[in-house]
Amino acid sequence: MLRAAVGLADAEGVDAVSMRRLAQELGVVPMALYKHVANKDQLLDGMVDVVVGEFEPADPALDWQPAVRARVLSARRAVLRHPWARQAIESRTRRTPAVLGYMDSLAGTFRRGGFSADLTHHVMHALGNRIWGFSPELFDEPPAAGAVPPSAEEQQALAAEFAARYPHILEIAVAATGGDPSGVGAGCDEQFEFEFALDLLLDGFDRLRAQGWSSARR
Amino acid sequence: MLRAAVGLADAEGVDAVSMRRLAQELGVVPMALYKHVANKDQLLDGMVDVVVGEFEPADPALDWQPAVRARVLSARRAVLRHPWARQAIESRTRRTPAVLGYMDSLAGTFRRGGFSADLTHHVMHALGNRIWGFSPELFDEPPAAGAVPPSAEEQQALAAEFAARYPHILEIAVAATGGDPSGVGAGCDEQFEFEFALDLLLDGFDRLRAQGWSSARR
DNA sequence: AAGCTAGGTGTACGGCGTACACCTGTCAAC
DNA sequence: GTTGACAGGTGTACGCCGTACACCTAGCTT
Repeated sequence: MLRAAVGLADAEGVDAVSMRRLAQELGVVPMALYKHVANKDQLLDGMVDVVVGEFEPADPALDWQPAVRARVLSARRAVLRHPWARQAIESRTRRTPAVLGYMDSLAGTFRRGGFSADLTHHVMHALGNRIWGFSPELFDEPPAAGAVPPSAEEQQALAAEFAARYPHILEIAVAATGGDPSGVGAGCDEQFEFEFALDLLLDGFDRLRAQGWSSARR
Repeated sequence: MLRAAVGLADAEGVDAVSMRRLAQELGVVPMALYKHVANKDQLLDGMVDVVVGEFEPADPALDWQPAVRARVLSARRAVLRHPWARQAIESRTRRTPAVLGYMDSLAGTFRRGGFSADLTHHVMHALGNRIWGFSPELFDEPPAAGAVPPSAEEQQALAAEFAARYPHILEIAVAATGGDPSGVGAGCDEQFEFEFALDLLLDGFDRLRAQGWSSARR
């Protein structure tokens, strides 16, 4: 049943996963599903567990920094395989055993790396959703700005207004393409952004760890 | 209408904001609302705009770091006033003028602070949802773990099992209360976590800026 | 006076989650 | 070998949701 739900979400998005639709997919009447899950929330929980179950286990041979990095990037790969997972994870509020297990193991990596329990707590908060391998897509598509792609002057006027009103966003969008204004619509390299922020955080963590940071002494 | 919607969401949560319910609140028939918004998504967009409109404007006298910090913490205050805003912002995909304006102004602060367009782009990604004043609530409530609060041995057994299975989470939860195991259920100081991560990032940004970081030279 | 338009109305459709009562096949205990 | 528990599938129904579509009305412009 979970397998069917995950497959359906992979194929048609998480919105397509309704009790009725899933039941149909399984050749069964909707209410039959309720013999296996208490409600739809629990179904979503189960689906998230499937994804979390795909995270690769920790490699104990690695130092904490590469270990966390590898773990998080593995999570990212799993979440990218299931595009709906981002939304599903964000909407979940209950922590299932699989989720707790993953968080515990990640916390353990920090602890073994010499982080105090205190600092471990804060750095995991600082990582936030990045421990699930995703970060918010703030400007996924700065609506095709300077591009003037297909047609009329109207489009150009719109672009000009955008440029006048949001000059910095335009600048940024252009920078994201390496200076080629015609490629602005393409969006930016999410993987690069992700690793950039991740490494920035990990470096900051290391600095705090090295100086024996503690919330009490702040 | 937006005012009514925001009020309703403040009072009863964003889930209570349905077209029917909102119409009822306004003493009007549901379909009447569609003369003012194209669909419910646009209503949500408008509600987010109201919140973003409450962000305090930038103080041009400040240096970039305190300026960004103040701006983001102001956003946080607004979002905390409207607890539904977090979820609403996360679910939005269209960028309204108010949202674009805020992002543009924030980007401008970085630019004026000496950040390249390139670096500005990346640091804004790194901030992620924190520019809206919130971060994910990863473990909002590590289910009352070591506490053994009200009653039976069963509870104690559960707690013991939790401790055995998720030792690091327990450790973290205890650390969050400053070492008092009886307060574990209380959750942690979100405001502190937020500022911790924010400052960590801002410091990292400053370091990159100072060393003239560029994605090309990476 | 004529006509446009902004905005409110009423009905209806298809979808959703799920409560509740019911049926059926399997299998253990007697 | 019969009985009874139980896991799991069925059917009907309720109340909610977003919204398409046709209609009405008051007020303003010309």
